[in-house]
Amino acid sequence: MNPIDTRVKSEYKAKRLPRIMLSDRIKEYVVEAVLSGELKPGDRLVESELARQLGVSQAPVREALRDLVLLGFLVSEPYKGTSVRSFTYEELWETYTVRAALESLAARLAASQLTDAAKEELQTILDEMMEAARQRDMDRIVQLDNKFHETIIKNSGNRTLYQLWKTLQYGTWSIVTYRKTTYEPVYLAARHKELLEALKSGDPEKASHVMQRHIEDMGKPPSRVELENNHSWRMNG
Amino acid sequence: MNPIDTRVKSEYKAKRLPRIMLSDRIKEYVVEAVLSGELKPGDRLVESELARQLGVSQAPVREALRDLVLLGFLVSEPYKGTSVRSFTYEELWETYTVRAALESLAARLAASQLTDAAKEELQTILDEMMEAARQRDMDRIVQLDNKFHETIIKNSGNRTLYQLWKTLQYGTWSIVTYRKTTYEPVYLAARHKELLEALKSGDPEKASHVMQRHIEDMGKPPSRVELENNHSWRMNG
DNA sequence: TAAGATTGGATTATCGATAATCGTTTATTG
DNA sequence: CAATAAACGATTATCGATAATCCAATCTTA
Repeated sequence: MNPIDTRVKSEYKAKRLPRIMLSDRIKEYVVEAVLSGELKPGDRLVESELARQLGVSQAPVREALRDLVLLGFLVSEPYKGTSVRSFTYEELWETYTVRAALESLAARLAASQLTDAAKEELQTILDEMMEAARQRDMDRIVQLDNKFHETIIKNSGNRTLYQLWKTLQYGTWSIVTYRKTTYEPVYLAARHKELLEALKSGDPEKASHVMQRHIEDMGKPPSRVELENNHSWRMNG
Repeated sequence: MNPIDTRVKSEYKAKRLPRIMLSDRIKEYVVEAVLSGELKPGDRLVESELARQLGVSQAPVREALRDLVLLGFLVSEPYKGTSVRSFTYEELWETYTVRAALESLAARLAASQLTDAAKEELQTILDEMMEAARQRDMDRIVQLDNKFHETIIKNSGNRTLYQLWKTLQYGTWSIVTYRKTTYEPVYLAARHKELLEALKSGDPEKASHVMQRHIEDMGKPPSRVELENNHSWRMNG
């Protein structure tokens, strides 16, 4: 909403770090707008309009949008325009299937090399999740859930895997809302406890298997009707 | 090398299809230059220079380079520049690990729903591969190998999986050369035959398992020395 | 002389303006 | 009146030019 403050160096005269490009900040802005619900699936993103709103030129806006298209966050057609991606029911399910494969691989790799520090980190996240569950703070739970999984992937030691996983996450922001309305918070937390124990056991196959089941269960769709009610379904079909 | 011919509409006055953007053509050009060896890992790609060579402005060149960076084909640093990505030994191995996970999932999915047409297509590719092996045409083998795997992924029916797999392929062009020098052509073809039979059996678990082993075996690195000789190793470290 | 400041050339990031294309609306014509 | 063609407004794709940043070389200065 607010124009981006383009003054960067005036504060310190080259703060030595802030090679922050406008396009990156614009990306963040757009992502935030989508995640907050300000922009809905199918909503159009006009380059010149965005540029005007943010007080920048068309170029960095265009770059930001292109990046987000590549990440599966937006969709675009040549000479026509860019809009917020909307997911079909099938695409959501597909994503869960792929995530299950990637994360069970991550669990397999992580199980045999999990440091004490990592175990502790996961335990902390889990504890916080339990607490959030008691307070029925769904936003917090979803956030912690994501952090939990990300921590596991990172501890797989496979950076290519992490990279790929992240792009997949970008492409599935809508699942957040989706899952939020679906599961009991305490149940969610309990499932993660099971997962952590499998990891701690150090048995790669066990960890892999539990993770596989974990993701697929979480992805099991409620009735199509419920999904449709929570989302702008195929608005840009 | 040659300037891109920007005349598009003069030929037919809007040929109804060719919404071909310059940036796409530039992408192809750069990819081709890298695959052909004209550009080597670590080589710098200067926007204005490329623009001049191709007879276009900086904007579409910049977009092309950004896209290829997102695809893992190039690397860039803000305000510094873009260059051809070079892979560490570890990154190559990581890629194989992830590919194994993705493709074994694809095999699992494809096994239970493989159409007769698909079986035939795979068989045809395999036959051609056998023939190419007899003629020791390594370029052709690598090409067919890729086609074989791509066909399987497509027949998994999971478009998200296919999408993700493709970006991974982009990021691993160097493996082509790498593998080419590594395996016996006839052996390669034989391994694919085994794979196809597992798929034809219709047993998802078997197909998945054979695929997993297939990829990991193919990825088993020869001595580090050999790899270093075939590539510009960490030229841009 | 060596550490730090400064300058200059090269390149990227951003800008403002123009050309190309799209979708729709309006005109044409049989 | 229906179907096609022409014109328009909106938006994207591309351009040429400028500002910001990097890097290396030169210049201080203690």
